[in-house]
Amino acid sequence: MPESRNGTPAYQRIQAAILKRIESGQLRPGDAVDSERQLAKIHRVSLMTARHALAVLTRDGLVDRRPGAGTFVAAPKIHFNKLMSFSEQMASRSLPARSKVLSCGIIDGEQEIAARLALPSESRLVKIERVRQGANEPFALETCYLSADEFGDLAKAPLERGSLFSILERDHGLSLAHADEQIDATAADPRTAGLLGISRGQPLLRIRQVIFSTEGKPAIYALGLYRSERHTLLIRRYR
Amino acid sequence: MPESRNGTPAYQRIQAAILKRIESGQLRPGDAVDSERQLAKIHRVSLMTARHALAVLTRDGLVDRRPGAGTFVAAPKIHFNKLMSFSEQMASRSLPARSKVLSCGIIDGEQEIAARLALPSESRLVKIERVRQGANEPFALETCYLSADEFGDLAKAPLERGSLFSILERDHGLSLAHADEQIDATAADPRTAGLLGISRGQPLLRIRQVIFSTEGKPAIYALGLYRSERHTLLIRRYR
DNA sequence: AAGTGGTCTAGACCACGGC
DNA sequence: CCGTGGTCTAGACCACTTC
Repeated sequence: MPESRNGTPAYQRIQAAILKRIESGQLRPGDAVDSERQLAKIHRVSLMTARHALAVLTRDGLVDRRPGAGTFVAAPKIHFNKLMSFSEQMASRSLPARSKVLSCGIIDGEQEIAARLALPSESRLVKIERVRQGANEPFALETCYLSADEFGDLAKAPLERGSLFSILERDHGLSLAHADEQIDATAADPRTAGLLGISRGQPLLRIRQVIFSTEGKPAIYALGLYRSERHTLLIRRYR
Repeated sequence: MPESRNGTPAYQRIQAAILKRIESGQLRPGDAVDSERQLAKIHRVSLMTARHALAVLTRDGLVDRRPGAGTFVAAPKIHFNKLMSFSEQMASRSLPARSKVLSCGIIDGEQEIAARLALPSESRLVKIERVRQGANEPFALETCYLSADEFGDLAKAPLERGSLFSILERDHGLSLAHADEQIDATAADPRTAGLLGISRGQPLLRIRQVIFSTEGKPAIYALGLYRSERHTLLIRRYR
């Protein structure tokens, strides 16, 4: 009888149970998680199923498995390659986050950006331009574009507080899957330099990202310019 | 009788068999791969084992699975978040790659770098400094550091041809697992500008990476400075 | 010696895709 | 309708770690 009670697969219920114990602080890094056999008994499930649950947590780096020893809560987790909103990034470093909205409205004629969002080239777009501040110093200029047909009401949303991500996920039922990013370095133009409080010509980290929904559709195009002395990107690559 | 013939797990042998057919061009993107049941029969293995083999290929993005339909060779693969040597990167874009070795020798007193490699601070290090060229134009300056105790003979290796990765993997039995990278932007100092043929102050993409072996030990520290007009980094982040 | 993760078997039922 | 992937069972043996 797979997927017994509700519609959720057993292995996902087991993962959720473990995650809850980790997030609540009941299980701390280094602590032993229930073994495969214990989980199998507790959740009345076969070994392979308990194993599957742990396999996913292992891949996501939440848990370390040591053959012969056991399964343990992984170290305090640096979130590599994790798609996070600005607010989430700052929160994860327990820094205060603020944004100033420079402009927010509907534009058209941006063919190249429409193309990146897989939209017809004459599509109307929502454009949001914000200065990101951390510790009361501006450190990034971020410009987002979304389809105006789908997200037109964003133009009147309370963007000052509440992150764009949370508005999209809560109010539009949008669930984000991944982002493909293009990263390079560029020199600050006069306007950007002014907004960020640096001198023109200073090197900036430029990040262009296309954020995809779980259905595989491009949902957001974002262009970020980061003061390089204030921000470094952390990435993990695998062989 | 697990791991029947040789010491390789069955699921890895199955993966290898499929990979071979993909890499040889016998299976092209979009083509159907053997189904779980076919694989089980062919390799005389249970369904769960065949399934496990495909699960790993799916996670690595080599293959797409469509419930009810089948398993198919994935699209021409952009290698996101893949740890590749310079030579491999160029090869994957079918561009000619060349390097010029500026210096190659043993140094000491580099405490900060020794620390990044988890070595005692007075450790001797191999230092290799190279200019990377693509299409006959210099586009990156790369400096690598390794433990001199372990890799001292690199100082006399034929680095002009053959990538550092392949030498390490073939001659030193080193197997690389992942790299953690720190990325930011910086301005070209006079020496770097000269070597890369740009004017000083130009923005450069700076990538510092610590490359880990499969045993989890830091093996290489590399500092790369990339001409930003010639190079953009591609990254995928997941929610 | 007892417990653990890693691998594996030989089946099973379900929901869904394509014909 | 048949074949597919997704989930699951109730066991098994091995190599390893911990005590």
